Amino acid sequence: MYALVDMDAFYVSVELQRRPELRGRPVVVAGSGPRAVVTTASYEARRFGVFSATPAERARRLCPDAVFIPPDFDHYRARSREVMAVLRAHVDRVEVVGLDEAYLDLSGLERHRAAARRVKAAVREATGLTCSVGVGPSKLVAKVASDLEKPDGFTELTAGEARRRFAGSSPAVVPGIGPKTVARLEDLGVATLGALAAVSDTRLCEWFGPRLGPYLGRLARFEDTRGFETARVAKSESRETTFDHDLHGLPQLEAALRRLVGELCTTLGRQERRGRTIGIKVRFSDFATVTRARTLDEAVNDIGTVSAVALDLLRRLGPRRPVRLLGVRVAGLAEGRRAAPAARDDQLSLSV
DNA sequence: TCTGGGGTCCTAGGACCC
DNA sequence: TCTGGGGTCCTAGGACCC
Repeated sequence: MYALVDMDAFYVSVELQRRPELRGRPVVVAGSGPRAVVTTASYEARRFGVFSATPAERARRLCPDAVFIPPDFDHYRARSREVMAVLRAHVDRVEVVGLDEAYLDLSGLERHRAAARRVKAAVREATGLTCSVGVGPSKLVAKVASDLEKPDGFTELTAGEARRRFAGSSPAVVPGIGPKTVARLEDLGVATLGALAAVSDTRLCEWFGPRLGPYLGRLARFEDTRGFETARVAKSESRETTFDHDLHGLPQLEAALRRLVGELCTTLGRQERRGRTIGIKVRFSDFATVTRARTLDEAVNDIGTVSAVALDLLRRLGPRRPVRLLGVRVAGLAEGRRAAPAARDDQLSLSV
């Protein structure tokens, strides 16, 4: 039995603790530049149609009275650690999914439902923050259950209940079925999860291939055999920026790339992490995105090497159009570290 | 409505080796 | 002279998640 703990409007809730006078008002955490997007919106702001990833400019138009707060990720990370510490104090096995989300493995516990309730109360007690909790026989069911009664919700579902409950819903309610897949399904005449669950594997294979097809069918039936991973080792780390105004020409781009490399290597150096693959990412004004990468014989993290490779990749790419985003990435980080071959937990595959 | 930043995994094709 | 199959590593792009 598993639970998913999802903090309610996490960044906004954390900000409201620092500025309680804003409670009850529409509050939006968003950057300030012309291309910023909303990171989190309070439930009051959501009523105006402002959600995560809404362009900040548009959010201002939709909700002129909203209070806009610039994100403070260092603070959110610190508060997140508090939350996760509470979870770990109650449950042995915790899988952290993001700053505001974690799965709990309730297997060892008798009366798992009561246990999950206690954890929810403890989070509020210790941090003053509310969360929504879903409980179910798999991570997938726990996750969709947690979405059912936000905010401050608590929902337990069996797989069968989930199937009946969501049979008429868009396949998009299932994490793993994104906008592209939803659109393809619609074109194929499959508009609901119930309909998807009823499509034969043969047909799904024809439509989506031998792996993705059956996988979608399993998702629609809420069959999920994913394992549980309590410790993750990052495999790559990157820095990227979208410019307030598009950049033109190599000199400008090189300067920006050097800055990004500097930031990235500083972080990697501090943590003594190295990677063999160095990559860049370039997004043009029309949003077309290209990546280039090169793998070296040895893992590196020094500014000299990483800049040399990144700049060479950039020059060879020789972007001739206006560039809106530039990024740099070091991958293959986990390799040298003998990260215990953690119970390999096949994402898409699983247990056939 | 012109679309952030930081990640993960999958796929397809080519190189290379046995 | 041509044919071959399997395995691994790498690159690039795409879909998705928080």
